[in-house]
Amino acid sequence: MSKTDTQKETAGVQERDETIYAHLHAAICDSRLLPGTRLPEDTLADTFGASRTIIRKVLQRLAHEGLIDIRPNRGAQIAEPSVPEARDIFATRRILECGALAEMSGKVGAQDLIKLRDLIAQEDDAQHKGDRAAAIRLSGDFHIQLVALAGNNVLSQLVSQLIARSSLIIATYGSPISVTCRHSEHEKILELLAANAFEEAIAWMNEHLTTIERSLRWDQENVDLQAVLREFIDKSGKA
Amino acid sequence: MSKTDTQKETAGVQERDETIYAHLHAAICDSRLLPGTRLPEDTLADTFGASRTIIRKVLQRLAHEGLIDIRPNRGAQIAEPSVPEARDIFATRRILECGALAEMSGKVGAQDLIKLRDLIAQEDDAQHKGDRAAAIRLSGDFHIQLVALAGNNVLSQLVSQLIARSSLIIATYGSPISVTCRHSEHEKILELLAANAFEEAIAWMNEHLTTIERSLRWDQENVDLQAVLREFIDKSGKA
DNA sequence: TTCACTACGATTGTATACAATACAAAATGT
DNA sequence: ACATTTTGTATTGTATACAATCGTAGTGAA
Repeated sequence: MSKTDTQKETAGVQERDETIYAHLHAAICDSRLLPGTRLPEDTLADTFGASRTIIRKVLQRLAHEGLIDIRPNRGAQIAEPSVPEARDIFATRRILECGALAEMSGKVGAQDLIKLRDLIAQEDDAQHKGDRAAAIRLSGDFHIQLVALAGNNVLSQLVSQLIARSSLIIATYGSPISVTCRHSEHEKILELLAANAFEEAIAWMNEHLTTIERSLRWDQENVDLQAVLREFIDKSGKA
Repeated sequence: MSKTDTQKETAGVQERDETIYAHLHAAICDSRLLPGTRLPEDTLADTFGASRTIIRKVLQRLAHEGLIDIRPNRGAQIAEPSVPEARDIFATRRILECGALAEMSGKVGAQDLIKLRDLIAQEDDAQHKGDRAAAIRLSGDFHIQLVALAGNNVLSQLVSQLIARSSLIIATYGSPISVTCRHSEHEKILELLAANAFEEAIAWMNEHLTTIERSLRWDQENVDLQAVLREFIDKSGKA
């Protein structure tokens, strides 16, 4: 994050990478690019008016963050998290986000609470307007901003990446309705935080993340079947 | 080294990146490349007999893992973790490694314990032989293998990266003697794990990581002064 | 001497050309 | 008609050439 800022300040030319990265990242997190979508370098280069060199750098970065898969000589595509991987990501989120809450004692100011309440309001608004993509994004933002209160940049960075991957999981395994966090749960956590009830906030956060995980439908045969079908279609040939 | 040639034949040329990455990664973790060391692309390209394109890819990856810093138009150098960053890394390690222990219930087999005991023995051996680099590496390996028992790949990956960065912290702020984990503490944790005493193991792990952190000398003026001076020079140079 | 400025050398940033590979379709033989 | 080989096309992998930039040494004047 600090790197981004310094690059922005000093070198203006370098900004091209960052812009392309931001666009792709946003498109992935908003589920405008769905898991499995192929990302040919030439296409991206033409689209963004850059050379493959730049595109390649951006793709490597996305790959390292687990948002896309790059297979040798076969190019990049939006990552399709496996079920075990998805479970691991949520388990790690539970550990990190609860750990963050545990270190927030005495660090939460009134200003912070206002900002978080605003985010919840926006999320609520998006939900009412039926803007699913915005709701998911704002829900993620809430988690990110919440963790940021711990004042640990390393931790914040990791959580941000896991949340981005979570949106891929939701896109893959989420049922079309109500896969996003219930804003009421966010409100509850925030309320407990405001009351300095950290132990209870942690318990709620744990429950909250478990709720999200359980709302996904990886028990159904459907998903696995689809994945298998996709592979079959790729092999047998489809224009 | 001989591996490079044989691998080139079998599994495609792609392995070359991996080899170069592995070499640099190992050199950094073993403190053969100290923080602040510059890494000119041409030099690396000549050294490894590859083109700058390959080197660049490897450097980007190392940068993303926080092991090196790449400043626009100024090249790469081994990262010099700041004091706050170092604290954040250890705090995050505490959260993750303790979280890993908490999820190990029922997953630890006899085989696993044997492997860990072996690692401790090796570490002990290296310590007695005065091989500081090996001791640090084996100590890290112990933590990595321990966390791996949780069976969470995402978590293992994150911890591995943080441990690599920890070796940079030790190289920067560690006193020349006894900065590595006391093997006795590793033994204690392993013992508690074998006895299924997870709560106590977690407490010991917490204490253990705190001990390491406290054994560093970021109280001394020396280190901070250097960092401040470097920052000042950078700023006045840019503006 | 000190400061400002210019010019140079070294290094990184980017685009592009070419080689290697994978995938798919056509062609060949049975 | 089927299986196997061959050929073609699209895409990625790598090297290299050239442009942009930084740091510094060197020049000259106050």
